[in-house]
Amino acid sequence: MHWADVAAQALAHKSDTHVVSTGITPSGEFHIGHLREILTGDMIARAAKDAGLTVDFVFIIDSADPLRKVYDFLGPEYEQFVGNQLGAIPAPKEDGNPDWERFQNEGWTYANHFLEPFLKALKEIGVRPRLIDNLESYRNGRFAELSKTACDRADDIREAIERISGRELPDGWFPWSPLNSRGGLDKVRVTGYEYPLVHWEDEYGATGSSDITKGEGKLPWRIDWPAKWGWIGVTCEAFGKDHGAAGGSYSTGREIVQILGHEPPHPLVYEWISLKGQGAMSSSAGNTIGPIEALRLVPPEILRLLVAKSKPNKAIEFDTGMGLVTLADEFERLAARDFQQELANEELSRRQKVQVEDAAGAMKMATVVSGQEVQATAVTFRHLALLAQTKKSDSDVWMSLQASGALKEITPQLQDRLNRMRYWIQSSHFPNEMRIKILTEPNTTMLEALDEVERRIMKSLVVALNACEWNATAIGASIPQSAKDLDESPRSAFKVAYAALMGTEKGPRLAPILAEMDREEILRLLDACVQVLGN
RNA sequence: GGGCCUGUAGCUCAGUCAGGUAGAGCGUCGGACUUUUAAUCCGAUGGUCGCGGGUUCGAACCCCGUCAGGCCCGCCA
Repeated sequence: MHWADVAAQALAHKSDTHVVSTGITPSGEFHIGHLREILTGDMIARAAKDAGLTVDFVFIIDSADPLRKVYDFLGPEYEQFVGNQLGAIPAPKEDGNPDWERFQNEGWTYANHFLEPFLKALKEIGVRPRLIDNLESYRNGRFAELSKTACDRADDIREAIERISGRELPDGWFPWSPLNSRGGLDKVRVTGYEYPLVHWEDEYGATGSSDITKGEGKLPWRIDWPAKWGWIGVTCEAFGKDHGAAGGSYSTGREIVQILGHEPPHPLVYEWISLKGQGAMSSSAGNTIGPIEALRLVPPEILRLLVAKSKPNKAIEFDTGMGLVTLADEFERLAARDFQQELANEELSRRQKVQVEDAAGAMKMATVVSGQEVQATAVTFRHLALLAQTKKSDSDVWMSLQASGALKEITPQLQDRLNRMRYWIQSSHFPNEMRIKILTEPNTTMLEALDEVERRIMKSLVVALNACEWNATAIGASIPQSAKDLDESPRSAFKVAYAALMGTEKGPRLAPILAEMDREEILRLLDACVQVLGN
């Protein structure tokens, strides 16, 4: 059974209606790591719906969280906002400094700025959660009741956190962080509590009272999370392994939520996604790839497959080079399979059956529109990469595919894939080993490995190419002819040509590539090859 | 110090919850095709299941220990 179905089954044992929740702090640019958070939730929700449950899938935007520091991508003017809530400060402009104008005129915040492209990507990927803005929820009094309970039972909560996390809370600790005189959550001390007011004084010498029913502050993180479970009624949440450790925020949360009078949600801990060869992704290290950027390279189904095929507790390495080719080709293979038919085979062992079921489950989760069949395009990524490099115009690509019988009609899906492929080829992510390259200097090693016959063909080939017209058809005829002239198989002519021009044993169709190249340069290279052999 | 996750074929992983003859894909090798789309098709190859003990008729799976890698325990998914 697919992991999402296993989770759905666990939920079904508890109740018929569920709220599956996800949440992200919009503190900087989103990356594909964040996609795992939301896709994991989406897949559980989808599986639960398929199992006949009523499911509300929500995405909580943690806009009430404070800006922790002036990140590298922010200008120095952000110093004044450290400690202030992300949904209450201006967004950065191109130069990294605050865009006051949009903030004042449209209320365009820091949180909005980073969230918007992510939401756009989600739409494309087929994830449609109900959005809950956390800061707004505080301001609208959604947290009021639970905040009161938290403040009333401050000692119980304090005890729970200290016991479970094993760390000691400071003396003035209180389960409510009031906003100080400058709108920040730091540099402020609670001096008293009389519902609904929490009295405070800050390091700027100001004092005041924060109304906990109006969002004039927020619950500290370890209480904020269980409080959300409470008022939203969350019954299932997937979260990163950082929250899942013993003594981490889930283990304190599950106890705190009970103090607040609710049940903890069904947890699902997932591993992180790293960028191949660069460790965990982090915005400050700059080794991120955003969902938008990823979508320019591959279609959404393939991105979904990446998350769907790995069990949540497996770390995923996202590789924008060869790994992407493998992943995309795997997608094509899976799409072409008939799982129903495979499962009908009685001879399958239990083990093999599980594998087929998991593959089928992963593909079900990979579709952008739930329930829709994925169609195989019949063209592998690898193949398309070749064609996209050798054919300048799209229609040439389609003609070539139709000529070989691989393709009957050009679907919008294929056109879309070709567009992304062309973008990928231009980008720095495209792997070198996939890049078609004609040598500029002879590859001596390859040439010296040629035998007597092949050396003769080499000379014949040079003569033939010198004589022929410089277009794909003529070149395509000349290469094999150069071998036929010597009563050798056409194949050996290609072997020689690859050795001379690309330094490889085999390769992509040569004629169209050569036709696109400068004739003189190719001829010069071939002459140089003959020179090498002459010695 | 406490805890979590991972370790199975060259690579990526399934199988561990409910113990019953080691599984898939990729790769590699071989063959078919031969004016070749690094294509396609067919076939083969491949593992002391990290290591050591224990329980059992039987252990990749359960228990104990141990090694290695990653991570968490001051709000990075």
